[in-house]
This record gives sequence, C-alpha cells and structure tokens, in this order.
Amino acid sequence: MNDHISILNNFFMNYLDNLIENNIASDINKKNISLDYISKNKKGHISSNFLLIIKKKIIIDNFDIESDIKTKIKSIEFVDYISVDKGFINIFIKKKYLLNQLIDILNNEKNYPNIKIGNNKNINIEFVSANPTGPIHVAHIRGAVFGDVLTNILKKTGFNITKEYYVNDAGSQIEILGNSLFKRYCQLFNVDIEIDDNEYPGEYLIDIARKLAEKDKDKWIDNNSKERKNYFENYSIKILIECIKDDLKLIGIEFDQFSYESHIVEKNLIEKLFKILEKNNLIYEGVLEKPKSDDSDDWEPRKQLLFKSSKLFDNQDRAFQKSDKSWTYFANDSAYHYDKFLRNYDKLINIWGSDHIGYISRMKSLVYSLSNNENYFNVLTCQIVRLIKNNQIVKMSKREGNFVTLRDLYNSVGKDALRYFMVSTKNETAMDFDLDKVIEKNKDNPVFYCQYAFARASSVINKAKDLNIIYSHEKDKKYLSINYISEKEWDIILKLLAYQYLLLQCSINHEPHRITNYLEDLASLFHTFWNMGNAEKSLRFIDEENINITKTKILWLQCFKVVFKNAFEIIGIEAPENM
RNA sequence: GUGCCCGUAGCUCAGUAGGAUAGAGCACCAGAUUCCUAAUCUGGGGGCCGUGAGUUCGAAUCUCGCCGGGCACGCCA
Repeated sequence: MNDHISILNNFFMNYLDNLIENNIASDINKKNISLDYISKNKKGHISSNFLLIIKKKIIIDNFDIESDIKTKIKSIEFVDYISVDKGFINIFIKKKYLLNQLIDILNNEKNYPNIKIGNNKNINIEFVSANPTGPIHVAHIRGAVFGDVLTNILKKTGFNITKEYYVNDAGSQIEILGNSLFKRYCQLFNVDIEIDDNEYPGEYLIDIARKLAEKDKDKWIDNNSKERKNYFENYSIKILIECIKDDLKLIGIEFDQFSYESHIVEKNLIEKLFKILEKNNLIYEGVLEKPKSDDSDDWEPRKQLLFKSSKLFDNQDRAFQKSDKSWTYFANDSAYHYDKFLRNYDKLINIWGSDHIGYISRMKSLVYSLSNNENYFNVLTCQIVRLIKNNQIVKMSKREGNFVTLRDLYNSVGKDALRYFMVSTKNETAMDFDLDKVIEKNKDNPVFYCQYAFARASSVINKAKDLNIIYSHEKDKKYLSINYISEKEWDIILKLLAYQYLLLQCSINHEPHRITNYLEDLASLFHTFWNMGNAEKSLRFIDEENINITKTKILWLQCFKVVFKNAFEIIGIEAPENM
C-alpha cells in the first residue's frame, strides 16, 4: 500500500524512532499512537494523537516538539495544511492527491486492494465440522459463513488458506446413526421396530433408507453381522456428507479438504503424539478430581491416562483414555490436530460454536505442546443464533430433531440475506435472526440497502457510458478537476480510500462484521448524495451540458462500484447491476 | 462453586491497539418525487454506555468488586 494513510503511518513511526535514537524522547508503546483516517468530526482528513502521547516522554529541555513535527509533516508532498487542536494533529490532504488515488484504483482495478500482509503464509481454517449424523442446520450456519468470509478476507490480504472440514466418523454416535438407519430400513419392509430415544429420529434417515432399499432390496433384513453394521454406518456417512456438501454449496461454501477421524485413527497418530508428550512430561497415569457439575452423583475415581493440560492453559488435566482403555474424543481430536501440525501450516485457525468454549483451553494446551508458539493455534467462537418468526423465538429441540435446516433457511430467505446477516454481527455476540425482516425489500434490510446503492450507481454509470462521458483512460485525466467535487463528495471519497485499511483491520483482528458496517455507512452517504441531486440539479451525477464535471463525478462513482463489488465478493453476495 | 462470552436509545446492533460533542437502522412525529431507480432522502425527540471503585491529561473501551443474561464444566462427541 502506498497511499496517504500508510505513508503518514510510516512517517510517525520513523519520526518516533528518530526521537528515541537521538535521545530526545524515551521509548513509548507504538500501539498507543492512533491514526484516525475517517475522522467524524471533520477537523482533519487524518487525525493523530501523536503529540498527546509523546509530550510527556520528551527528555530534553527546550525541545519544541509541536513546531518540529508540524514542519516535517508540512514537507510531505501531499499534505495541504495541518492544525493542532487540543493536542490532536489534524492533517488535510491535497485534494489533487486524493483525486489521483481514485485514478490509481481504476488503473489497477484488477489488483485492488493491494494488501500483502499475509506474505503468502499458509493458514488452515477448520470450520463447520458438523457431525455427519444429519443435515446442516441453523446452529452450524453462522460458523460456516463466518469461516468462509474470514477466508475471503485473509486471501484478499495475502494469505494462502486451506479450508478444512473434520468429519467425526469414528465415535459411538456413528454406531447409533448406523443403527437408526437400519431401523428405518427395516420399517420399509414392515418390520415392527421403533426408533429409541437416544437414536436419530429425523426424517432424512427415511429417505436414505429408501435409497438403500432400492439398491439392495431386503438383503440386510435379518443380518446382524459386523459387515452389515459397517455397511450401514459407512453408507449413512457417505450420503450425509454428500448432503452436507450440497447444502453448503447452496450458500456458496466449498471446502478444500475433508479430513476423516477414521483415517486419523488408522494412521496411528496417537502413538506418535504420545511419544512427544512423554518426552515433555505431559502425559501420565492418574485420577481426576470429582467434577463440579450437579449431576455427577454416580462419579467414582478411576485411574486413567491423562494429559497434563493444567501445566499449560487449562485449569485441570484431561483424559486421553476411558476406563475401558478406548480413546476419548479428545485423544482422537488431539491426533487430528497433530496431523494438521505435521502438514506444516504457519497457523491453524478453528471456528467453534460457543458450546465448545470450555474445550478451547485443553486443545490450546495440546497444540502448544507441539508448536511452542502461543500464536500458532487460534480458536474463534460463534455465539448462538436465535431464529425469530412473527416476533417469536422459533423453538427447536435436539430430542425431536426439528432443527431448522440450512436448506429450509436458504429456501425462505436466499443466499444473500443469509450470508450477509450471519456475518454482520460480531461473532462473539449472540444474535437474533428475524426471518421476516431479512426478506423485506426496504431499508430495514441492510443487504437490500447496500445492493440497491450498487444498482443505482451501476445504472448511472451505464447511462454515462452510453453518453460516452465516462473516465476510461489516463488521457481522460485532463478533463478532471478537484473544483468539480463538493464537500459531501469528498466525504464519500475519503471513506472509499479508507477501504483497504478497513480490510486490513478485518484481516488482523479476524473481524468480518466490520465490512458490513462500513458498507452501510458508505451506502447511506451515497443515497444521501443521490437525493441531493433531486433538490439541486448541479449535484446530479450526469449533466450533459457539463461533461467534465460529469466525468469527475463518474470517476469516484466508478471507484465506489469497485469497492462495493470487492466487498460483496468477500461477503459472498451478488452485486446486481439493476434491481 | 469454577472458567469463558455478553450487558450501549423502547427494539436490533456499531463503536477493537484508550482520544475530541457516544453513532446507525427500526419504531414514533413532521416533511421531500414534473428530475440519473422515492425499494430513497431530510428534520425532530429519545442515553447514569448494567453498577461501584481504580488506573490517567482522557475510559463505553483497561483493572478489580458486585448485579443481570448466555455457554461450558466426567471416561459425550
């Protein structure tokens, strides 16, 4: 990035380094220096608290930091003028320079925004990973969209991403699944058999059973062999994973890799992992304390293989082995993370539902014992989504298996609304998803509001194209002038130019929701300006009698479209040319 | 009892490396369309940022206590 924001940022950092090197100031935490580039109070295009921070750190007498830094900032080529108010440095940028930045965006549209903080580092993002015991439903969707959009952000900022889905196909619930399917299958042949309480009651298993019955007829009915058991388990997983893939595809999510728990088990990674843990004294035979939960009356102390996670980030040690010597879920999951570790990523990111928050510290401990790097493994959590219909919470129960599925939601609200809303609220905040509101076509609905702004902009540009008064080449530059641009438009332009910084923040902090907030602000500025054209003709985009003014306006409008299109791509929604 | 997350306008939410007078949308009230898409816009009222202390030039933001809500706390995956 080579724009006014990053140049000024570098300026402050270098200036500070110089002060310290020359023993003019003592060291400060650079993180405290802020650069406000969408200054709301309009005291400057860019504002900084630099003076406030540095003032007390000046260690030599008679050094007039304020006039010194003012002089140096003024000498930056694109700085128009500066003022200091209440300790804040307010900098105004030459408008000519801002205009040229817009031109740069159009000249390099394909590479915009050009952010390379990732340095092609390889990151593995594991998300969704819903158990293959039923279709994807509402509890998985937020994590799915969050992971997908985060991936897009990281890719746009220079990281290489592998999207991964972990399939738990080895646990006892898979046995239950296979058994549930078998019962449904038998029912098709009028065998008198009921689904038990702890089995899967969902109708989808009847459909799968039907497919199986069509293929195999009644050949398994009286078969209780191991072969039949495996067959039903594998068949149900295979079909359900296909179903999950199809469902995710509905909202534009595709994974690079599916990893299967059963393969991890086959590879014997647990043994290898334990050797490493042994070396580090992190594994031992021991007895856990009685758990603190209410319903732990039947608990009794037993000796088992434990992970010394309390030595790292956890508040207690965790079991690798059940008393019957079989591995716990945590043991297999540890092996899976070891597998990811062996694949040489620079970083692992996991996205989990809030119900797994308590699991983070043990897995963090495990991965840390391999990587010795606290930043290597990162778990992001999504809080629950409540569905609202007719102003009431939609009730769902695990027992009844009546979760609203992804496919249902897709059918009722569509891909764009689903993706936009799932990612527009901070992932750690619980949110309500109002099924009625998200399909409204008015400003209640921010998806629509933003897309409408895009469509309006497109319609103007298309019209300008027809009239041949569009900025299309460097040679058009001579027609443009800063004098044609009103103050309201500069607000929009400054905001547009801040887009890459917004993306940078989203990338660094893993916060997709900031994009939608930004878009809504920008769309609002745009709609306001549009309506000003209703009252004041000179503010309309297209004025055939003033071609140069029109070209100048269309220039920033083209950039507006570039930014919106880019952001829409990241969120994964349509950019409609007309509505 | 312990850990993590959350508490901002009547409602849904922004405000994120501590920064200037805390912002949007909805709802409510009053207005704008011979005109590039009114599916839009303009104006108005509405706040002890859960609460009490602390840190400092400065706190919605950081620390601690309390109150309220959510999630998780066997060898379930």
